[in-house]
Amino acid sequence: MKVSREQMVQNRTRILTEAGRLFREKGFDAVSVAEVMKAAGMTHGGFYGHFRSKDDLIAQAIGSAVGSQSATDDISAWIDTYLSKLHRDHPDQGCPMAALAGFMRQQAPEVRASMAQILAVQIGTLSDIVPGADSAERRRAAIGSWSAMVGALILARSIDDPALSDELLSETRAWIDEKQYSRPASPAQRSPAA
Amino acid sequence: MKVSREQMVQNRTRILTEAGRLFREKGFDAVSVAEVMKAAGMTHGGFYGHFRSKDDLIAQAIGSAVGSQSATDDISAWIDTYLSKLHRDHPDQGCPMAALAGFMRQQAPEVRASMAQILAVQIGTLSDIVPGADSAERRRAAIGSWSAMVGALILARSIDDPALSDELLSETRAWIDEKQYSRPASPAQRSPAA
DNA sequence: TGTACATCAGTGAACGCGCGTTCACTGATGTAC
DNA sequence: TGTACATCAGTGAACGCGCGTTCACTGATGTAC
Repeated sequence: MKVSREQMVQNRTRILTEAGRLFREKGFDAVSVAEVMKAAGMTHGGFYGHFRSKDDLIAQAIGSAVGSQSATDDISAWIDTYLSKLHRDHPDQGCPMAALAGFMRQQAPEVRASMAQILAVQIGTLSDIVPGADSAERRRAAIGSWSAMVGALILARSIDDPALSDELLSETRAWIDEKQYSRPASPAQRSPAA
Repeated sequence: MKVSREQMVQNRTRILTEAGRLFREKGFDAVSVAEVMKAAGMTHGGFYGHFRSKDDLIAQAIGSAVGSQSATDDISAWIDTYLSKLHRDHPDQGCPMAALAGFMRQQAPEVRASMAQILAVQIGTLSDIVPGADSAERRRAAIGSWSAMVGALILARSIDDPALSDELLSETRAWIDEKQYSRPASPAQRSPAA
């Protein structure tokens, strides 16, 4: 049955929110259109009134998920949050790039182009808050730090060994801190296994 | 029809080789059992004479692919190779961890445990050849460098922007080099866009 | 403001398709003599 | 060494299943008067 225009906008938003959550949790292939619609409180048939295809949903859900990430200008605190166990254990609410970069190679060109733009913005933002003598050095530090953060989070999520996973997060955080920001790692950040 | 025992061993090896190649190229879900068997020169029905299930194939193919990677003790040259455009553009023959880490979260426990062991070995090996004052510092450098390398390669492969992708590789390489090995980056390693 | 009705967002059955897996069959292998 | 035949690796049709997508239908919305 027909719903109000306001309700339809809310429904569309809920589809995007749930899709962003489920895609980050399971990947694109492992989430069906019907599963997304059920999570949004509807049946699967109405999906194509909102989106042209599943690929269309993927492209829009990534943009929506990126937009929902909070920003900060305290880079040290932000890195701590990014490389936290909480972030590792809740990919469905976390960084879309870390959760989805591994699935990008098989995606449609529009999706890959969207990811490139998001990454470019992310590196640009990081370049502005990272320390460094000149813009080239800051950009290099932004790219290197970001690669290490994304890599550590992806690796920490990919294994079944809690001690090694914790160590990846804490040691990468300490490594970036001491190399990049000349802040010595506190004892609490050293892994017991190291 | 029956084949010789020698031929059967070769067939099994060819299935593992082609599975490792196809999985790294496309991911686990996008490669069917029939596709692997066809690449190995057989039909799909014979698959279950070699493996208990597709999950069993995945676990064994990862181990096989890791085993086929070449080792080195020249860490600087190895990082250059790892973060090269050649490696980025040929994931099907490259590092299984960079190609497959993003797919691990949905895999069976046996597969995730196998990946944890592979990662532990990789970090241990890196710790032995990385410079550093003591073993804790070397292990930290190994974890940080490895996270940055895997992260940069995954991000470089995930986007549709050749200039940004090249920059990710060259700047991460330069960042690791200058931070970790106190080797100033050569002008050729600086991206024109930086 | 109240009423009649055209619109259209959402429903749920149905579609073709490719997947992982099974199984009766085939015919070369390799062993017993 | 030569022959008869049991073994079994590989074949290809078939299975149930879930997928993305379509479509005739429903009934609340919102507009024309």
